[in-house]
Amino acid sequence: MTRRVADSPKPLYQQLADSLRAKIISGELSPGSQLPTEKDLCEEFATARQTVRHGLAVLVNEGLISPARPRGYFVRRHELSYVRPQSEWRPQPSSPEMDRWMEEQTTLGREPSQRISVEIIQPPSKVAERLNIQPTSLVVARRRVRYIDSEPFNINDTFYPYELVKGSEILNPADIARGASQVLTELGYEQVRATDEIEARMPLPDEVARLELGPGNPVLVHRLTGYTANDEPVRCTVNVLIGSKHVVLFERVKPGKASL
Amino acid sequence: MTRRVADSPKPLYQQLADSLRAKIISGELSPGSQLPTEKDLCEEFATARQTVRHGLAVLVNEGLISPARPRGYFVRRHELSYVRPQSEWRPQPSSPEMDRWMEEQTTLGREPSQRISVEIIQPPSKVAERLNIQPTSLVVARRRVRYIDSEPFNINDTFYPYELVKGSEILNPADIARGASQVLTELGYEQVRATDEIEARMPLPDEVARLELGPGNPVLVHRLTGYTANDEPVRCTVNVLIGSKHVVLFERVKPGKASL
DNA sequence: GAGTGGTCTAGACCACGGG
DNA sequence: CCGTGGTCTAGACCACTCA
Repeated sequence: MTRRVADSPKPLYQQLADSLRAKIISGELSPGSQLPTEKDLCEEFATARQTVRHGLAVLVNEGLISPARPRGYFVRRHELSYVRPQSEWRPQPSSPEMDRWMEEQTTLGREPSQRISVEIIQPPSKVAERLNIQPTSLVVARRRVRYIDSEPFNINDTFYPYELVKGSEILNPADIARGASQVLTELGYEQVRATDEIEARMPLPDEVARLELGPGNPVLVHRLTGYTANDEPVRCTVNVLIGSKHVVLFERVKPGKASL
Repeated sequence: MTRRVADSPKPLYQQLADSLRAKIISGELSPGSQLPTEKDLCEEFATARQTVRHGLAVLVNEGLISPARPRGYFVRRHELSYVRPQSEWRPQPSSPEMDRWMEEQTTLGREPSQRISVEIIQPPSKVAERLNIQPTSLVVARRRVRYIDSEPFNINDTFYPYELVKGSEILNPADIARGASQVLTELGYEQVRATDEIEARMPLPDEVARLELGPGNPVLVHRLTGYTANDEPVRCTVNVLIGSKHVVLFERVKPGKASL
């Protein structure tokens, strides 16, 4: 009946979102706690259910709350893990069965697991650019989804030019105990330099499915390209991380000050 | 009247979102092109306007489209810039009036500008942790919002322990011609090492305002902490980048292979 | 069964920008 | 002015889970 926002500076659904958001940020509504039900909010704001839902949807898409049907809405928890890309050039794992990442996670008391598959395909255009090859030539794609405590953690796809690695262990869809870098070195393509590109975006539908993401969950895309001493690209890794679960960490030393 | 999704595997609004998303990803609807109006979609999918709006809202929050009232919905364009954090340790700008970032942008043919303000405050908790100081002690916050061609580009806030920089040029809310690093060195706190932390999340309300963001726009947060040779933290920079406009770039060389 | 959120309708009025 | 999307209502039925 009434309403008409005319005299009010902001739409009602935004006022509702602002009000709840403020309580979340201030900590009045702490992570894991339950919000009032839609019905309660209808009464509190004297409005229709759709309007309340609109306001709640704003917060869902901001990643602040998430609905757990049919129990209600809850303030989201954000537990961050650190990822250290330079681990590429750190010591090899002690157990040959386990790759570097899995060992690291086990050390932290978590239960890591992964699923690996290998395909020979034409590369995605961005990968072709970085490997400096034609999009019609072939690459070996080693794809894995990594899990921690049975929850999807990241997607890690590495692409190698097929000509470089054909016939090698890289084609085998299992852990490479001594590390893929070692295999590349043995093939005569030692990786001595790498570039890292990092961007943030909303996930594509296939990423939503593979990482079991809901709304309000951006992904962090970390693209790593490795080069030989001749500046020849030998691999390109595309790492899709769940934004709310990862921080990527780098360490840098001022040139000429390497010896701390 | 009819409806009832019972016989259909997915809700109608999702079918609509899926259908349009597929056209966008395949390129049938190219960046910048206009989508059918809500009314058209109501007819095409034989449904009510709210349902169509629900489906469109999904795509808006995925960052794929954006409404330009009252002209209609358009497929979003994504133009990426690169940011190179190690520029910290690269040559100083040729013009003393211009800082490194502005020079870089000018070289690229863009029109950079920035607004700088300086405050003396108690640090945010994450900054206090990284500077290894009490949250109640004071820091100097140099805040800037950078613009390119009058559009907000990023937020760049640097925090220095007040005790370290009091009385210095750092307190002056203007460009520091020779660079803040140089000033720190002159004060006896040469930064020789840095850690970079990068994460992706949805923006907070103040970031939405300062960067003029709409829905479906995650931000990339780049937190840089600089240390002296004694491992004493001397500054912490928090860089908030618009996800859809930035790629962060690093370069790494295998230890012992530094001389390419 | 009761209560939660999820989907959907068929209307309504508003604000805004371009012809 | 007209057409666009933006806000809002007052209903309805569904699916799911927990007591």
